[in-house]
Amino acid sequence: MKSAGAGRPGRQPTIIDVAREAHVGVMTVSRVINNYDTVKPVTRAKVMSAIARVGYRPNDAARMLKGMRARMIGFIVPDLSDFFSSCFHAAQKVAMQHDYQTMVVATGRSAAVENRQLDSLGNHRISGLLIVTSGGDGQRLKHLQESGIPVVALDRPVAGLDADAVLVENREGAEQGVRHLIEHGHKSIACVGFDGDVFTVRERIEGYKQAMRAAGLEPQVFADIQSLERMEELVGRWSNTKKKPSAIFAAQRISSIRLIQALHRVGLRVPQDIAVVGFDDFELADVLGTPLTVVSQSPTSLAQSAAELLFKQIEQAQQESGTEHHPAKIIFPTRLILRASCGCSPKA
Amino acid sequence: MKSAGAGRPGRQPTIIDVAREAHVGVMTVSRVINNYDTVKPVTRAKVMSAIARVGYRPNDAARMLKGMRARMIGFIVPDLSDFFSSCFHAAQKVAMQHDYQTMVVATGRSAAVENRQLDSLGNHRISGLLIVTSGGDGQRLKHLQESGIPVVALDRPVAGLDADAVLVENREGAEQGVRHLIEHGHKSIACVGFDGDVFTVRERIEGYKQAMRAAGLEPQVFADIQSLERMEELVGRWSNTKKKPSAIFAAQRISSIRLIQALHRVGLRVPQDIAVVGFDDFELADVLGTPLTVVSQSPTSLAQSAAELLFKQIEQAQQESGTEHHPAKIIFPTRLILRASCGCSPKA
DNA sequence: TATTGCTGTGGTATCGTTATCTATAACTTT
DNA sequence: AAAGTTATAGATAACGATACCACAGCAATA
Repeated sequence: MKSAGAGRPGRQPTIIDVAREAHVGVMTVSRVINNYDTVKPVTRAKVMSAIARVGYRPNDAARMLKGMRARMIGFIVPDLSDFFSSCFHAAQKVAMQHDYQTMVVATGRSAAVENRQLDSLGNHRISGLLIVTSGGDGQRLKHLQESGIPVVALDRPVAGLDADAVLVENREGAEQGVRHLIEHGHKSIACVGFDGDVFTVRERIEGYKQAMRAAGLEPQVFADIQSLERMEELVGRWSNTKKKPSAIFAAQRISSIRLIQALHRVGLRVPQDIAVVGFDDFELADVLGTPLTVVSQSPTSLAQSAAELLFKQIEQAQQESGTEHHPAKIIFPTRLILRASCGCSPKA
Repeated sequence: MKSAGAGRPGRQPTIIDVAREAHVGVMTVSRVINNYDTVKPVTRAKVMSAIARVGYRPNDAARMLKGMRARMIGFIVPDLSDFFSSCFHAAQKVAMQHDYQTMVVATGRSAAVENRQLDSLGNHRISGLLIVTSGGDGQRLKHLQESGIPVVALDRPVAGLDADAVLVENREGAEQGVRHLIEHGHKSIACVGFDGDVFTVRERIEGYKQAMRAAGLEPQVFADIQSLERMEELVGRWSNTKKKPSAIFAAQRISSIRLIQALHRVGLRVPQDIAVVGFDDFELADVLGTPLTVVSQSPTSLAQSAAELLFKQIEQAQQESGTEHHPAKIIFPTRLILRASCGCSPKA
C-alpha cells in the first residue's frame, strides 16, 4: 500500500501530493488530517483514499515548526531502578495506546541534571511531561506548564508547582507497618533510610514517628545510611550492645536490601534476633533467607493513573485552550504483606 | 543571561535576532552554529557573544525540516528489567556527554511492537539507534540504516543486518560455569531457561551442551520454563525420584530466581541437595538463603561501548557521507563469581 | 431583488533553518 | 596593471504544514 508519490521520486509524499491526487486544495487535506468538522463527508473520503493511495504520513518536523507539539511525552525519573522502570512500562503502555512515543530521561538523582534536561526539553516540543522530581527547580516546570505543556507529578509532588499529582499514602503505610510491629509486642523499633531528604522517605519516617509516638515509644531514626558499610557498622554496633532494638523498619527498598545484607554478614538472624518490616516490595523479598514483610505499593497503577491524567489534559488542551485547569490529586493506598521477617507470620 | 530578543516579545529568539544583534547576516550565524570553517575568527566571536546575549537556542523542528536529524538517539529494548536499565543508564550518560537526548522504547518482548515502533521512528529523524532486538524485522532496520541512520546492535545481533554489534561471550561464559561444576565432580547437570528462543539464551545453552559433551556427559535441557509453577513442577518431579540431577545451570537471570524460589518451596537445599550456577549476576544474589554462584557480565561496559560506537558513526556520517562503513564487532568476556551455591566456595 | 449569514473550500504568507547562488574584498599571478 | 583566485559574507528560495483571509454557493431574511 506504500508507493512513492508521483511528484518527486524517492522522497516521502507530502500534503501537496495528496492534494493533487485527491483534486483538492492543500488546506482541505490539512483539515482532514486534523479532524476539522468543516469538511464534507464526501470530500473527506476522497482525501482519505488519496492519503492511503500515496502512503502519506504527516511530517512532524513541519507541524512542530508551525507550533504544534510532537506526539511524544517526556518521562523524567531519578533513575530506572525496579520501581521506576515498572512505572515506565505502565506509562509507555498508555502512551502507545494514544500513539505517542516516550522520551525517557534519568537524572541520576541530581537536581542539576534535572534542571538542565528540563531546559533542553523546551526545544523538543513534547506534548506532555510525567515527572518524578529529583528536587529540581519548580519554576522551570511552571514555565513549561505556562507555555502549554501539561505536567503530571508522579510519586512525589514538586515544590512550588500546582500540577496534577499521583502519590502514595507513604505516611499511612509506614504507620501501619510500624503499628503492626508494636501490636506484636516490640517496644524498641529503629527506622533506617537511605535518602532522608527525599519526599517519600521523609513521609514514611514521619509515619514511623507518628506510630511510635502514638504508642508512647521513642523514635530512633537513622535516615542517611547510604552504603552497605555504614549499615554494617550500625548493625554491628547493635549486635555488640544490650541496647539493640528488637525490630527495624526500613523506609525504602534499598534500605531493606542493605539491611538484610548487613544483618546477614553480622550474623543476626531474622526474625529471631531482630524483626524487620520494609517499605516497598521487590522481586526476591519472598526468597530471602527469611521472606520479608513489606508495605507494598503498586508502581504500575500509579504510573497508569498518572499517564491517563496526562492524556486527559493533553486532549483537553487540544480542544479548548482558555479554560483553567484544576489540578487533580490522586493518592494510592498501600498494602501490608505479611511474611516471616516480622516474626508473626502464620507460617513462621 | 536570558533576555527575550527585542524583536518579538515572549517568543524564543531566532537566528534572525542573533543576526541583528551581531550585525551580520543570518547565514553567518548558521555557519557559526554548524561549525563551518569559512567564518573569520573575529566574526565567529561576535556571533557567539550575540548568541549568549540573546539566549538563542537552535530550533530543532526547523533544522529537521531542512533534513537534518534531531539531537536524539533511539534506544529500543525488550523491557527495562535490571539488566537493560543498567544498559540504558550507561548509554544515556554517553548521549548526555554529546548533548543528545534519548528516546526509549520498550517492546514488551514483542517483535510486532518492535516493528511498529521502528516504523514510527522513521518520522522522528533521530540521529542514531541502539537496539536490543526482540526479534523484529531486520529489513526495516536495514532500511533505516540505508536512509543514513547509524544502527548499533546491543547484546544480540539482528538477523539479516550488517551493523556494529556489541555482544557478550555467552557461549564461553556458560561453558566456563558448567565446567566448574563438572570439575567439582558433578555428573548429572541440568540446564533451565526461560526464553529458549532468545539469541543469548540459545548461545548459553549451546555453551552448556559443549561443556557437557566435552566431558562425555549427557545434556538435559529445559529451555522453556516460563513460570514459577512450571519450575516448581519440574523441581518437584526431581525431589520425588532418584533421577535428580546433582547440579543445575540456570541460563538467565529470571531462571535463577525462579529456580531458587522453586527449590525453596519444594524444600531442596542449595548446595547440599543440589548445586546451582546462574548466568548473570543480580542485586540480591549474595543474600539469598544461599549466595548464588554466577557467570557475570557487565551491562554498563556493554552499553557504554555500544553508545560510543554509535556516536563514532554519527560523527563520521556528519563529516563524510560517501565512505563505506565497515561494521565493528565487540565481544565482552564474562567473569565467574564463586559464591556458596555451587558447593565449592572457599567459605562454604 | 438585494442583503445577510453560513458552509465548504482554496490561495498564500509564514514558522526557523540551511543550501545555493551571488557579491565583495583581498590577494596572487602573469 | 589587468586578470584570475581565494577567502568571507549576504540575499533569497526552499523544506512541509497550518493559520488567516477570501470567496463561491446557497438559504433565509428584509
